[in-house]
Amino acid sequence: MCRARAVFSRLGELAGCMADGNILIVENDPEFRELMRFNLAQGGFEVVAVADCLSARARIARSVPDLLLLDAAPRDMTGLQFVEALRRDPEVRGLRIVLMGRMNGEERTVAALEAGADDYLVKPVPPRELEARVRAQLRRPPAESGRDRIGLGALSLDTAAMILYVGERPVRLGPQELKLLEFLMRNPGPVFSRSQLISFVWGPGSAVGERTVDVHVRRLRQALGQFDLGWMIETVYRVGYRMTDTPSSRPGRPEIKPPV
Amino acid sequence: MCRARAVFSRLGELAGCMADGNILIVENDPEFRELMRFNLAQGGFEVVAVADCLSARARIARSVPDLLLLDAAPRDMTGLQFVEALRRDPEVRGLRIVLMGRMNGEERTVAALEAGADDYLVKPVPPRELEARVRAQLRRPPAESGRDRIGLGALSLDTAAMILYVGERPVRLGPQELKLLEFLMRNPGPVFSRSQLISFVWGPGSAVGERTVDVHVRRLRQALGQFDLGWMIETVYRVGYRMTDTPSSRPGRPEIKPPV
DNA sequence: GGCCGCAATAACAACTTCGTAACAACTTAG
DNA sequence: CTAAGTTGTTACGAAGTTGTTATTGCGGCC
Repeated sequence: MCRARAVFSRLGELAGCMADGNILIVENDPEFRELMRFNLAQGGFEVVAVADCLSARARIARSVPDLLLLDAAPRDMTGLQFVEALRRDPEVRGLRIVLMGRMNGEERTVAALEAGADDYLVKPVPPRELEARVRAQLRRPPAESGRDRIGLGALSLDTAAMILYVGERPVRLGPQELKLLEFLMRNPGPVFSRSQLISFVWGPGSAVGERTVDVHVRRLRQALGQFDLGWMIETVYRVGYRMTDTPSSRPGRPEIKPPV
Repeated sequence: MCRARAVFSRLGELAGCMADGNILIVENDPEFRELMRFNLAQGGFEVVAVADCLSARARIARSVPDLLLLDAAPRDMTGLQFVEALRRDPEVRGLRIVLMGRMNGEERTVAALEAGADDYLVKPVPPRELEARVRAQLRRPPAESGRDRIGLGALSLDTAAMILYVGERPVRLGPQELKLLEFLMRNPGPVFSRSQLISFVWGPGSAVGERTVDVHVRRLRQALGQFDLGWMIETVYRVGYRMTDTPSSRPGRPEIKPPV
């Protein structure tokens, strides 16, 4: 499914039903607003433009865009406050936010980034640079607490309530195990080394031993094993672990043949 | 332990056992390099600084940092080429890269971002802004591990997941066998001698016997033979092995089937 | 057809890596 | 303040992988 999307996005917008990404623009000035909307739409994005943060909030509540392009000084609320409010809301915490301001200077930039914005641009932004920066943001996964519920196979993880459901049955897990499971469920497929998992789950630069991952994986498998789902976390010898929703056969070479 | 952690992080880096993240700086100018290294280390990061891309490449091969801070015009290679090279390598494709250049202007920025950089800054960068931008990058998960699949005939190798798909069936293989198969699938057609295969797959200067290749080829054929695909690795008498996606026209070729 | 040499196969041993259990330290709840 | 729960570490046994070697089978050449 993700692959199909990638193919489509490479082809550019196709019949308007598939775009490189959904962008919500918040810009007070009607002229700028229309200019940016047009340029980005031309670049293959699906763009919606509104004039103020309240309209943006309403629209986000209805459907979360892939990226929010926000004027730093819109009419009704200062952009920074809006960013902070969005970052507090677990529902949209993962949203990519690019702030734009008329003021240059270190102070503004630092304030914007520390408020939680992913990038800060000084207006006027050249159209091509704007598009390039938007694409750079969209290359990265939003992740990190996007939706409240992530599903994989029979598993359904409610990140807000910190509860894992297997079918309809709730399963209680420790916070750390939940974080590990959340990461794995958000990134099913690829293999992650122990150091990668430590970096992503425990935080970069964390000083925990690599065997700790083994133990937590065991605890997860133990919890999942109650429902015969322990196979969903696979061990890749000498590399690490991976999450999967389809069991893989292991036609290895442990065959026993009687001697001649 | 956790109390120790809190103390360490409050004190900043101490004995390098706990940091906000690992940063690798590539900067030609020794003065700038030391300045940035000091400022970021002061900010709680674990920083390593080198002068050129080759040193950086060697260090990344040893351990992948959380973020790469790259001078756009280092001595031995242009920064853009280095970024493109890193983005092509599936091993480090997810690495966060921030480019820095002395030149301002839309062209440079667009080129940097399109090459695959996550951000482009114009030097001199105020220390606080640099730290804020680095933190903004590190807030996002790197992920997006290169999920490229190499296809050949009915075979499809997911290098990120380290899984071979035969049709839709996932098949698990050992790391070494996977490396051999990956090399063969990437270079279908030509014949490779055993010493060549050892050099490419095991690494140059590896001291493994030539018969070892035979054994691994057998193990691959055995795994493929489950699906009657053992013929895809052909033996060329007195020369070596070659991969093919079309059955050989040579008569009298026996099918390899695994026991049981 | 017979000989020489190479490749295929099987079995093996050594090594590394992983799973498991017990334990200690810390945090949180009551 | 006590007790329960969670988390990270360590040690040991189990499992898997990998390279080598010995034996068998096949191919090519005279």
